[in-house]
Parts: sequence; C-alpha cells; structure tokens
Amino acid sequence: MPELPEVESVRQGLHDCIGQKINQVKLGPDHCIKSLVPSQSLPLEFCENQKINSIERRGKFLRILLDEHHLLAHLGMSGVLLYNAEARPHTHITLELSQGILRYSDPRRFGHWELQKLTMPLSSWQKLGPDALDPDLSGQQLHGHTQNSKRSAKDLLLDQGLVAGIGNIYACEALFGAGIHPTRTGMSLSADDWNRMLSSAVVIMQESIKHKGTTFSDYRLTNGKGGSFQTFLKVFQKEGLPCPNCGTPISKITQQNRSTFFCPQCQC
DNA sequence: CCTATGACCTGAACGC
DNA sequence: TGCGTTCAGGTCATAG
Repeated sequence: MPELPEVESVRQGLHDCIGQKINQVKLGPDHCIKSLVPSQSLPLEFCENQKINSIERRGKFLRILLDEHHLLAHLGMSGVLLYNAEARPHTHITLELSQGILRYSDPRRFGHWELQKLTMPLSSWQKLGPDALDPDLSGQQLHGHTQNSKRSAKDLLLDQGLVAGIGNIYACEALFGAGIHPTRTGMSLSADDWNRMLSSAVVIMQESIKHKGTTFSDYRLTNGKGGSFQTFLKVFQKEGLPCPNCGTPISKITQQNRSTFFCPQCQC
C-alpha cells in the first residue's frame, strides 16, 4: 500500500481539485463506512458546500483543508483515490465536486477518514512524528529518541510517531542503502548510523516520487495508472536474487509479523 | 513505561 | 475445477 512517495504522488494528482466546491457526498454501505470512519469523526456529509482550499501530506496521511472543516484521509493497504477516472469496485466514498468526481475505493477497508472542525484536532495527524522529508529532521534527533531502545532498526523506521512516512518497502531499501542490518537494536546504532539511514531513506523516496511511487498491485495514481519505481528496488521482494552490490543472495526474515529483505553480506 | 502479538478485511497466487 | 493456505505496501488494541 501507499507509503510516503505513493501518498505524495496522490497529493500531487489532486492538484486540480483545489479551489473546487464539494457539492455532494455519497457514501457506500453503512458497515463499510463504519470501519473507515472512526466514531469521533463528524459525519462526512458535513463537508458539503465547502471549498477545498489546500491539501497537505504528512507521512502517509492527507489533510484536506475546507472552509470550516478539515478532512483526514489515510489509504490503509488498498485505498485508491481517483479523480475523474473510471470507478473501481469497493467504492465507499464519492465526492461530487464542482468540476469533477473524486472517488475512494478500498477493498480491504484498512483506510481511515476523519472530519473535524478546523478548530478541533484530527486525532491521528497529531500523533505523527516529523515527516521523513522534513528538512529540519536530523539523524541526531532520531538517535536521541532511540539510543536506549531494544527495538530493531527496522521496527524503529516503521514507527510513525518517531518519523512519519516510511513503510515496509522503503524501510528495507533504506537499511540496504545505509548498510545497516535490520535486526540491529536502537541502542547499538550511532548518530552516524542514523544519519546514513535517514539520508538513504530521503534519497530513495525522493527518487520514487519522481517515478510516481511503487505499484505491485493495489496502489494507483489519481488517474488510475500505476507508478514505476518498483523497477528500481534493490532488495524488497528480491529473496534469493543476487545483491546488486556483491552478488550474495538476498535474505528474507520476519520482523513484527512483516517481511524484511536484506543483503547478509552488505548489511551488518 | 516498553515490547510482542493478534485483529482488522479482501483477493490474488499457489499447492494439492 | 475447486478448496484450503499463505501472503500483501498499515495501524491499533491488548496482554504480558
């Protein structure tokens, strides 16, 4: 599903929606909406007749600023936001805009939408750490927050409260780029290790944004097409294939119930 | 507080 | 053909 580069590509694809008015909100079956919208959210229909003034991204979350409210969208594992493109199955939310249609489809329903007054906080937005592409973020800061932790480097990179936007693909790729073994503990990592991991993650994700993200199956741009960064991945889903640096077969292990791919020779 | 584990969903791919 | 199992880009609640 969408990680930072994919969500950023979606945000860029929503540019033409800015300035448009939301004329009508249409929702799918109740039990689907219930699992997508938490109980503390205002009903999504409350955003009707408001103008979309801007759309921000932090980590994997989008925040749509309206006249009176703000609307949070998280795409979960299989969420797709389509603007003026052919509808897909499992369309749960439809926003009829003044000059187009925005549709949200999400087969697995792990996504998350929340509407609040501008004066009220969006709960999950507030829990996020700094965006991984925030120029003010440093490896020293991350080192400071994790130097006593027994958690693995992979697990820490996935912690959205520590640094927001890195998911399973880019965690694996960033660890490979930095030459860090995924099971290294926080307490074993130096500030320089963190500088290498962070700058590696930043370079890879910026490159991915240029290619509109990574599409394996579900992820789609707002026009329904896929991204193309999957052809540039070096270790993710490459178990048994030769490491691009040294030729050693790529290993696969499980951490926190999720697959990790790495080079046992280059990462230590 | 910290860490580990399952739960939440559907669908695609694979083995028998 | 069909049926069962496993896995998937994420996050949260709960139990130690």
